[in-house]
Order: sequence, then structure tokens, then C-alpha cells
Amino acid sequence: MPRPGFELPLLLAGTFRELIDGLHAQLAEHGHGQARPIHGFALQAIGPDGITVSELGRRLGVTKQAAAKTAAGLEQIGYITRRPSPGDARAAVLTRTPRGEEMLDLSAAIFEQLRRDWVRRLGAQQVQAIEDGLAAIVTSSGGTKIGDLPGWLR
Amino acid sequence: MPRPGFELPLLLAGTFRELIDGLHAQLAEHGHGQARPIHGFALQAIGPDGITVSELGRRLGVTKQAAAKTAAGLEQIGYITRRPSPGDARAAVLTRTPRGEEMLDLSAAIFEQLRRDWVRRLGAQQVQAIEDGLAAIVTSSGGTKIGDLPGWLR
DNA sequence: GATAGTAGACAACTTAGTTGTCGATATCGT
DNA sequence: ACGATATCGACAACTAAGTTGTCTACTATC
Repeated sequence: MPRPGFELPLLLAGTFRELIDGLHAQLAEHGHGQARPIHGFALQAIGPDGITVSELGRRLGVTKQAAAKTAAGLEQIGYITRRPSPGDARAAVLTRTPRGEEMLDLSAAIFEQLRRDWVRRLGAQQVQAIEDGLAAIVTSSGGTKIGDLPGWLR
Repeated sequence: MPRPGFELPLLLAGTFRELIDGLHAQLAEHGHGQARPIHGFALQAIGPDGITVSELGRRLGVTKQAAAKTAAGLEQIGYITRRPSPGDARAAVLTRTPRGEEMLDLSAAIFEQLRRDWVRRLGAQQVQAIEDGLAAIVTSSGGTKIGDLPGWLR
């Protein structure tokens, strides 16, 4: 039995973990067993038009070296390609492949399914209250960058 | 703007991160700048009567080797001591020092303060709804072990 | 054209975990 | 009593994801 006060962080961490585990269990069932938690967030950051490694690092809140590693992983799985930037000979543009798009669409669908499970168990009103409450707390301190949260993504 | 469905995990992660950051900012102000996020959870797991390294590993959900490393860190800061187990010549019992107890009491007080901040901003009812909702989701899949959540604790 | 800044690669290090192995000690069944 | 089996905690080697620092190539600006 924890000291009072220790409950809330454990609940938040546990629920997050539960969502991510559920996502990757289902992703694996649909042929995306190699996907790691960071991949979905990185693919989102890359966006439909593609960005450079340095920009990816900034958006994720990590160094460009760390972003380069993540990009290498994404490229190896086949979720992105690298192509020379038309306007800047130093830069390479990371672009999502159709398979990357598919993984992202699938992830969104799975998250929505998991949310529906919550609604079934808690009711729409309480799920909405959770989302609104957390949003009020988080947005008041600036947006959350994935890189703010070190290691999880394993 | 993320795809719909990606909101919820980001909210959970961001809120958790916010709590932990707030905790350690205040801990540092009170002379516990060396404390890492895992330390509070490990001290809780050790309990008032002390446990062995192996038991700590089981409670945290990590290997005993990893638990031994955490215990070494706690001992170095002065939060725990190791003493031979009276009944088992193989085992050493990890016991919280007064300074360890102080850190734990302080952490609990800070968490409660942060929760009061939430109540001030959201109202008691909505905070309660968040806690109840998350608890309903997490407990239905077994308790959360700290070790279920790999890296964060840096 | 010199100077200052940015893109991305390479190397070395850090941190927190893992598996596998091992000797010492406990426990249990016959 | 004793042998098989299990557990405690240490050591070594490895992995994964980040970090800082340094470097070259290229861009942009005065």
C-alpha cells in the first residue's frame, strides 16, 4: 500500500503503458511486429511532406544524433525513405513510404478502438472528463514532446 | 495536429512527466537533488522493515541484477543500508535510513501538493473522476509495476 | 569573398536494462 | 543424514536509446 500521493503517478504510468502495450500487440498481429513505440510518434512528426533529420530531432525534443538513429531504424523497416533535398545539398529529406502510412493509419484505428473499450467500461462522460482534465493540465505547461520522456520506447 | 487517437497516450505521458518533473524540482530544492525518479518507488517497495535485493527486483518487475544496481545507487546516496540477514547467510537486507524516510515523506507531501494544485484548477470532482477512471482501467489488468515502464527514470 | 551558421556523420561515453554463469547457502524428500 | 533442487547475490558481456563533442560539407549573409 503506497503512501498517499504516490497513487496518481502510478495510475498515469500504468494507463499509458496499457495503451502502448495494447497498440503494439495489435500492430504485431497485422504484420507490424517490428514497430517500436517511438516509430509511430516519429512518423507523425515527419508528416506527409517529409522533413530533415535535424528537424525531426527538434520536433521529438532529442538531439539530431538520436533522431538520426531513429530515422535509420525507420528506414530499415521500410517506413521511410531518404532522398536528397532539392534545395539544400547538405540535407536529406525523410519521407513516409506507403507502408509507413499504413502503419500510422492502423495505429490511429487501434487507439480509437482502445478508446471505445474505455467508453464501454467507463461511459463516454467519464472518458471525456479524463481527457479534458489531463488536457487542461498539460496544455498549461506547453505541449508535450515525445523526447521529454526518455526511455519508454523499447 | 496528430491523427485522431494519438491524443490520449500523449496526454497520459505528458501528465505523468509533469508530475515527476514537479516532484524532482521540489525535491532538489530541499536537499534531495541526487534523487532519481526510480528511487522513491524503490524506497516504497523496500518498506519499513526492509527486503532483499531479489525481492526488490520482483516487486519492481525487473531482474535482480537491475535491482542490485538500483540498490547500490540508493546506498551510495545514503537512502538505504545493507546488513546481513539474520536468518539467511546468503541474503542481505536493504533497510531505509532516516534520510531515506525523509525523502519518502517529502515526496508524498509534494505529490499531495501537486494534486491540490490540480483540484484548484479542475475541481475536486473532476480530479476524482480522473483517478477513478484510470484506476478502473489499470486494476482490471493487474497492478502496475514500476519495472513495467522501462526507461523514464533518469 | 570572409565569416558565421546549419546538416548530418563519426566516435566515445552514459544509463538502465538484459542473459548467462557461478559459488555459497537453504530447503525438501527419501 | 544426505543428495537433488532451488535461491541469493555477484560477475561479465551485451543491448538499446540516449548524450556530448568533433568534424566536414555546404549555405547564407555581410
